[in-house]
Amino acid sequence: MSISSVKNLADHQDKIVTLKGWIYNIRSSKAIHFLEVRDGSGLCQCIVAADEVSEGVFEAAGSLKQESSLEITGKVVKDDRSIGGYELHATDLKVIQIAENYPITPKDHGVEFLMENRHLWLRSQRQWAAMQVRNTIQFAIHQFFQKEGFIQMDAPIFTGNAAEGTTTLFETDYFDEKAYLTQSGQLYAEAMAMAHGKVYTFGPTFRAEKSKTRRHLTEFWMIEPEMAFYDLEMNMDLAESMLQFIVQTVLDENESELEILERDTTYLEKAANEKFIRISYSDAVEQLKSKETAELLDQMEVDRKEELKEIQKEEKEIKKEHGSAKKWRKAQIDQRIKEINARVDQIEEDLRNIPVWKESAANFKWGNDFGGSDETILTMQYDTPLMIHRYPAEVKAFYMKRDPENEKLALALDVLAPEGYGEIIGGSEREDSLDVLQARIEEHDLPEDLFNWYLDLRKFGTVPHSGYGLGLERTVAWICGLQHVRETIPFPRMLGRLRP
RNA sequence: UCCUCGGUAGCUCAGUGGCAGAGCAAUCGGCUGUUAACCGAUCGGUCGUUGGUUCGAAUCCAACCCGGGGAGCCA
Repeated sequence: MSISSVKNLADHQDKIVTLKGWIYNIRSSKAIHFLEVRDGSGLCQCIVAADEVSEGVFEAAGSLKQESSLEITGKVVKDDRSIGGYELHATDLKVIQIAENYPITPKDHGVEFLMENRHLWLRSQRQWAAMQVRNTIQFAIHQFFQKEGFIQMDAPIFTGNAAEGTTTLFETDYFDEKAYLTQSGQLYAEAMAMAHGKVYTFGPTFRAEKSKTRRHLTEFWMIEPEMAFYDLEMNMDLAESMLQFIVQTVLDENESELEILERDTTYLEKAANEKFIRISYSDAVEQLKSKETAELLDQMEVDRKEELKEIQKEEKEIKKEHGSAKKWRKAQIDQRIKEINARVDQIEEDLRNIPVWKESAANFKWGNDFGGSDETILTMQYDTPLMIHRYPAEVKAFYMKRDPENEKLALALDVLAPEGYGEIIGGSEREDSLDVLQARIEEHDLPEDLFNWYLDLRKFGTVPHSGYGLGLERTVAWICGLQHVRETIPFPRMLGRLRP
């Protein structure tokens, strides 16, 4: 007999093993209990049959409730009826604790309730799978950069200046001096790149913006590589091969987790294997204003209206059926009506939005930054991540190098994930000339004395260099196919959410 | 800050001016292979808060509180 984990059950077929874990769900008949046991590595159905265990053990099994903790011993049996293909035929069972009534039942719950119970919600299958994938992504990022000869550096979290851009930062008291929580480690990474050549940060980032969307957190994790002697093209190549490595690693290592998440991997396969689309900002603007885009949106509107009609018709029909339906069918109908209502809400929002999107795209002015809808429209037209480069300098940060072929452009780069997941990478080639950088700092009304150390990097052996920032949570959301970044981090910090 | 949708049992929801409802969970009973098991019973309510209209308010009106989605900003 040995202690085993659910993940390794296949290696112990027909052997007696002991699992330690928690009850995920339990179903009972008179002489047989089905225990779904989770042990942190996976889920396993355990069979406790009255004629195979002592009376005491059988009764103990019947007393178990959701999330009760236990040790269970039995024979590993291959059975296709069970989740994972293996089940445990119990011979013995030790209850560690009978859990109190567990709030997260096997039925549906609302977001607010689940967020209030985030500390427990993390035990649920989908949340468990998302955290497993997050871990794979984190480790893959380290593997990628380490094999490419980068060293990891840690940038400070307290910073003395609120400068750089327009974003609102969290202010704290630093021994009677104002300090801000970092919004980026980039400037520090540039300094380290001049010492080590290729570096990357992997740390928390804070933004005090009052953004209430599925893409925003106030505290999130960002990976920022910074490389000496890299131009914009090399920067884009690096971003592409990094993302492909991450996606391929998840596809290789998290097949079962992606299945739990019901993730369609078609686009992930494409992202891992096909070259990313690269277009310039100016071409993207042309595309937004094109006839094709207008037609695409018109078609989308027609499709949504058609779908709305169909599901409303379905709702009418099943509501008619409801009166005379049997109990189980009634439950089925109620469930379907709930789904239809949610979809109707979504379609109605789309129908409100599409005309706005259409107008915003058609009347887009060269020089503006893309809004969320513009990004969505652009990514809708491709299957792989989309790299947009050379943005108008005016909408980008002061440290970005201008395009030598067009002063109005910054050598910037954004990567938009497919399927509407939006911007996951923002980066650029950095301005490496002391004079130009000083002028930019003045233009942006930034306090030069705070940037003296940064300007030193351009005085002592300045070189062309580039880098970017990858948003971890948005990447996890995209790869897992999650609707909201709050499910990509164990304890999300967002507007109105500080606990648990 | 603005736009928009919502708040009814522990949970998910129905109820649009006239007795407060269903499913799940919990408790008890039944059922030998269940997959969100099933069947029967029991338990369960400050209808977000305050004020107003009305013979009568979960339902209508106003203000406020809380939450979802979006805009701006961005990873």
